[in-house]
Amino acid sequence: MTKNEAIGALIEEGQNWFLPSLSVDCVIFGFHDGELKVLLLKHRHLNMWGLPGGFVYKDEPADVAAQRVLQERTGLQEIFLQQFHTFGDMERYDKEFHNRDLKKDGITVQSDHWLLQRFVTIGYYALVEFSKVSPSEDTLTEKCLWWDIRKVPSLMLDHKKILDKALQTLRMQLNYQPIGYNLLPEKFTMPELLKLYETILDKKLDRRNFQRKILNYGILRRLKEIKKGVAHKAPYLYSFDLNRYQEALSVGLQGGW
Amino acid sequence: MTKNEAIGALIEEGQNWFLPSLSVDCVIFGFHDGELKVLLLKHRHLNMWGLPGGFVYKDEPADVAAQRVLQERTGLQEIFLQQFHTFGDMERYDKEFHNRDLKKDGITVQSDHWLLQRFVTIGYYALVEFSKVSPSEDTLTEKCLWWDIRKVPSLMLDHKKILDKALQTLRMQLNYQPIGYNLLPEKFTMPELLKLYETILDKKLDRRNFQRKILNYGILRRLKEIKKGVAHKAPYLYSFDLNRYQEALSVGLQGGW
DNA sequence: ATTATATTGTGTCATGTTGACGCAATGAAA
DNA sequence: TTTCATTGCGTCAACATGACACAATATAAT
Repeated sequence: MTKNEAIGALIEEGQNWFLPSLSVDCVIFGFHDGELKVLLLKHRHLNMWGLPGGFVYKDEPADVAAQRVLQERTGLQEIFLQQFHTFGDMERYDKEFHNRDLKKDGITVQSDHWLLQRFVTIGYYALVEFSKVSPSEDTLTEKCLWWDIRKVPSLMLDHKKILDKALQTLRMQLNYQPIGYNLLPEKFTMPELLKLYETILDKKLDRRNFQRKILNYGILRRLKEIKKGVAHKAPYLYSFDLNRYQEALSVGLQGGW
Repeated sequence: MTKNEAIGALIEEGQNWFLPSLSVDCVIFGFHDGELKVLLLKHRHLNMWGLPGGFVYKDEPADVAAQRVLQERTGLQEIFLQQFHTFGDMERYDKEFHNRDLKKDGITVQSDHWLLQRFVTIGYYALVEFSKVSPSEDTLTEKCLWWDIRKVPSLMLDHKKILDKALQTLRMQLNYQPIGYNLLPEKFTMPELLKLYETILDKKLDRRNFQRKILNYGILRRLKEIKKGVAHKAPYLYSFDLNRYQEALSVGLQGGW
């Protein structure tokens, strides 16, 4: 399917397939080289960067739509996606936004076409292991790349606002939920976990106090192995105790009341 | 406007006014007699209890729609509503749900009518001062009443699930956000605040430790006055220090990382 | 009027958590 | 063999938390 065929099908049939006025957008965080990354797409027809997003089929749960959209656009499967906010302001409505680019492609649609209407979007975010991702493009996507969170380009519509809100939510959750599974390799070292926290929070932490606190959560298992081939003293390897990790997810880490 | 006229107008014109497939629902918590209450409506045309909810005008921000819906249905104004979750599962779609009751009223609509379509709803919640609310009905609402949170009746569609999620969110927020403003009178006593926390959490707390902890947050001002006309030793009156309260809202109460 | 009782204000003490930092062990690099 | 960045483990003071004692106060009971 060529680009214009794909767009044509969407334009012709979209209103029959999808719920009108509603979309989903995914903020996918990854961690690499001590930097927090976010996965962005460059849309062929818009020629702009944006979050992986799409529409919800008329008989499809919204959560499933988010999963599917992500899989379609990035090849990522079975990611734990978490809904974090729904964006329903008027500022995210730019009637000429799609129209400009459709016209460039010589496509004309009526002014009341569903694609040109106002959309409310449900935001999802996920943390994934960088190494397991092989960003892939499709007919509608020109590029799919990891961007350093500090260097994201200008994004379409209000996607920067969505990204910021996701990051803010992630930092909040760090205070009462365990983080790291799905984001780090199966086996990892304490300095790596520390670096992850420091990167997300954009803040330096005392490594000794960090280790004490995180070990007290009881969600880590120290392995007998030791990381090899590294300079200086070799650190222990750890892995998450999934049972305790899951429990901590539901109960929370801090005591509270 | 009679009941049927009101419904008629909604059925005729709704699709021109509102965003399709999208609604908002409000969970309004109140506190009275040491019990946590929730505000429920009994819909005239459905003859069932449910959360105050409604639709979003095509040129209206979703947050504003929630405010408006609440004001229209309950008379409540300027409530701090907080979005907490968007419900987009298929289980909340019951095509015959509205149709059954429309038929009872002798109203027939086409099977592809917008009211019969699947809806995704954005959930909002608020905490309000019980005494300031005068629940009021309108043409579409037969009753508007406070219900004890433990005794809510059977609710329409998935409104029970929405209510539960709101309560769960509220309990979570208790751990890292100040609560009580808008929910208690201007001046209140420490035992009253304690009771509020105990009621929300459905759990007994040690009054002395509670007082120490909550005072350390620095969001309360002890007044010189003392509650009068009560049995036993008269307690001090407190009020929230709004500046510090607002700051705590944004920064959070617990240190975290 | 005196006493009993429920409730509130304040404080103590043991325990647990946090922030700041010291120091020896390790292993690649000089 | 020495150097040195890094890791593992530990110390200590400050602060927070859970459990509980006791005196002060205002109504209710006698």
